[in-house]
Amino acid sequence: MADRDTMKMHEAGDETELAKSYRPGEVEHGIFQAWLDADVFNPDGAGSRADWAKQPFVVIQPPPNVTGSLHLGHAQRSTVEDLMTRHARMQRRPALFLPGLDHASIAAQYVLDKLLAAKGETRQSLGREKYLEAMWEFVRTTRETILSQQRRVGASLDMTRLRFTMDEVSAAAVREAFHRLYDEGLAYRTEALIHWCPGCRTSVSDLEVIPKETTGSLWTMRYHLVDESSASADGTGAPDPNAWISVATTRPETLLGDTAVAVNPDDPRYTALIGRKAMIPFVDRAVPIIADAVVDTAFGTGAVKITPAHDNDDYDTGKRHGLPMITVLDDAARINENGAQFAGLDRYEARRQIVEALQERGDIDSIKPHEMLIGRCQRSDDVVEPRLKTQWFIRVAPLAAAALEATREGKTQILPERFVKVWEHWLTEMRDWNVSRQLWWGHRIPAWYCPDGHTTVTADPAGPKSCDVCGRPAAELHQDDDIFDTWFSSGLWPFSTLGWPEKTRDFERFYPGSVMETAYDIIFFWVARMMMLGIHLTGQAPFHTVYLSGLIRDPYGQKMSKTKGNSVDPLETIDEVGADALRFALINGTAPGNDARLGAEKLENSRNFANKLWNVARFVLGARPGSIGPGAPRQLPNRAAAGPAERWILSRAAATVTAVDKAMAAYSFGDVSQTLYEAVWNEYCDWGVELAKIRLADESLPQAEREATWWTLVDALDTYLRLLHPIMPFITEAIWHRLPHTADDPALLIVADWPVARAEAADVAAEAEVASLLELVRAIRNARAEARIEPAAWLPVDVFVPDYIGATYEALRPAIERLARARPLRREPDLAAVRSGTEGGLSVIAGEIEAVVRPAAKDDAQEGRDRARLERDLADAQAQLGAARARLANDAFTSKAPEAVVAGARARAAELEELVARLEQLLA
RNA sequence: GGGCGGUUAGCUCAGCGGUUAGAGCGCCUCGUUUACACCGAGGAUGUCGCAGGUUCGAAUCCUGCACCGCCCA
Repeated sequence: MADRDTMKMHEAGDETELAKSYRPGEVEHGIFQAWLDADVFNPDGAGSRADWAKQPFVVIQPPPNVTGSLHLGHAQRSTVEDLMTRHARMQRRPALFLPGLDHASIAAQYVLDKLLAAKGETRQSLGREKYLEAMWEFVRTTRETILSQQRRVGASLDMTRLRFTMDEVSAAAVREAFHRLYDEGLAYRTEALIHWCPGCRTSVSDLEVIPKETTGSLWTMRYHLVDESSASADGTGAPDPNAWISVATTRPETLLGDTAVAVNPDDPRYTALIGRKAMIPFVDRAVPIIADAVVDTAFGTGAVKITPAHDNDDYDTGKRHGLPMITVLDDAARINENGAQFAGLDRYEARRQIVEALQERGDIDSIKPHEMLIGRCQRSDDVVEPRLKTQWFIRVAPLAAAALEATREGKTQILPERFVKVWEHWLTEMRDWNVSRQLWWGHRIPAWYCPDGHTTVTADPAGPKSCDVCGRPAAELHQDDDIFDTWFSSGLWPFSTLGWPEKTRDFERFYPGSVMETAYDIIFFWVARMMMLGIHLTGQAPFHTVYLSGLIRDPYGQKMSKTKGNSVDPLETIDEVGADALRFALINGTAPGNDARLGAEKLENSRNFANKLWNVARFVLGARPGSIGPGAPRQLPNRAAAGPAERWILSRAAATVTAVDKAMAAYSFGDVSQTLYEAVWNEYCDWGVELAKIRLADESLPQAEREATWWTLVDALDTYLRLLHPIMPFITEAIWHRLPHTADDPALLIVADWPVARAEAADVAAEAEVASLLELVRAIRNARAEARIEPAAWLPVDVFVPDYIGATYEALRPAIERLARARPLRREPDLAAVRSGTEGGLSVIAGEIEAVVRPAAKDDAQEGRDRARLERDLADAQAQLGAARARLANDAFTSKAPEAVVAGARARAAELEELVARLEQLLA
């Protein structure tokens, strides 16, 4: 365990004298180093205080892209994940926050290709081997960037368990998973229509195709009918120059691959043509005119060309009608050898020339602008082409069904709940998952093919020894050139990181994990795949909770992006306001799944809160009574010597513990931060410390009482620091380190015990009595301010306090005197005397307590303002009384509402009646 | 086209069946009392998008509508 002195070495300045304002830059690094030195991030580490009898808490971090850099979204997610982990760690649960990096095939290649292009190289010019070497080199530098950024935000990641999706451990999991899926028939290879990005030269998944609104053209062109009289036996024949069918298309170049024209069977315009043949221009192919109900009679001419190899709908139509599928585009989206004279042309050049040629023939009826959705590659923004390819697919239906069952049975809960609907819809509709990618950076598919076309799949890293089917030796087999979709290895992440398929100790202890936290925009990419593969391969859902965070937006609600230039760099922000303020700003005022705006204001507010905390600690530490030695071990406040103020402080702290626990349990982290903000600032600082100050400075008090007051401040501060630690780890650690400790306390707050609300600390009576006296202070201040009395002036105050609050009043008397600037402050035992002596004074009513403030000379202006205040109070009270009476006059209310509510309304009405009467009397 | 979310103080957002709807920022008035001006005291500001409904009681639940945003097709 770290010695307390470890940290001092890293801190600037004298350790007893705190800087006047919190300077995060001076403490953060040293504190993080102290945590590392103490080895507390690793649940098995030397500094761990984990109780292994407790349920471990495991968060496997969704690995950031290795070639990227940390943005605010990462910072926000790291903060949420880290705060949950820190909370669990303080509860002495074995807490594991496992870091990782994702190789992100397509994104990484995209970045590297750009770098290579600057040097005049391409991936093809380098070749696979050299290219991968370059990638490993590149990744070695970028991964360090990401990892150091994680440290800056204070993420308590266990770096001893750091994983990379391209590690051998992960590779073994990929091979094993695929092998099993193949054996079970859930992985299969077939030729099917896939999304092809000509820029990236690979297939991409359904989700990586982004539909974008585009204004294109709708061409209506003529396909001449085959002249039946000239038709030969095989159905071919010459086109009839006088008979044609007009079809509308947004992609004229695909006509080269047309194998039918389709019309709606119920469309009377075309009934006669069904079964006849049309001639495809240029390629001179006679194709059937078929009837299919999917044809929309309202679109274009009601007749559509069918290109099964290059269109999703046409593919289905082609399957239904057994049409040939002719591929006319190559990998670069140029027309291939099936494109007659257009072979070799780029798709758009081919489109231009085809349209031109058709116009020359007089076969273009019209060209109209057309609004449509065009699918573009998420990565390169190229227009994606549907294309036939032989690829590996995962049969998702059974996997998706199991994932659905897990959420329906509550084995895994999704938060916030509203995403369940999206989740279910998506899993229900999911198509088989194309996992082949024509890329190099990734896990190569462990499938080998022999010259006879047999397939051998193995998990052996050395590959197969021979063909599974015909026994040909390995030398004659060829491994599939493709790699897996990155999300295939990501889907294994919750368990591959723990060593699966080996039955490792970590896997046994930490699987399934606890919470998967991620932004809602990648629920499908991540969560669905992890759930499907996790349940199938391990038999257990990989986590019990899916926590979906909202997105961080700029102050105007725009998504942050580097290209827009509105992104906030988390590291710059940390330099400016500190990691704790950033973390607090990212948590406060947010709700799960809701987007949040982050701007300078919010950051400033959070920074101010950190400074407030720092300063109150500075005060508490500096206010230690001389009778307590500087190194004195921590004592619990002596209850016998504690007054009502102390009881109030401790009771409020206990209430805060309860409230924070409740919010934590509900994953309402925004409530956690808000609760603590208010407790620390509005209760502890504004009142608790102010009350304590008076007692600490009061030499007439017995030493034991002053000590009790100080220990009370320490006790509550200690509680608040513990509660705040998960959200603001650095500053709380820095302060806590300077507080007195008990012998049981560890050296570092990060492993200190989470507070338990002490039942004996809750003191309802003290809370209520102190609260009513604080209300008196507030009311006196208000009356003075409203009358525009100089704030510094001490004014005589006569106060009536009911007997039952008397003892508390006497105890707080010096504090009330000072806080209300009331001198002399006289307690008048007779209420009537206070009421009758209001002449020339300001009347103050605080519940059952009444007081008269006596300004030296109350002039007419003051008199007027004071009346105005009382009149406003009266109007308020009357309005409320009216509402309360109306409510009680309603029989339905008194008979149907719960008794407690009715009783409360009665009590309230009575109170208001008295208040109104009193105010009326004062104004009379 | 289907789904989801939002619409609450000038701004950004909490609240999601029970007294008088809250916070931060901003605004107004005051103030440097030895933790903090990254501060303190006090104040003003709301037909809780619109229209119906359920209920003793609705910002909160239901229905419809409008506008904004997102997701899916």
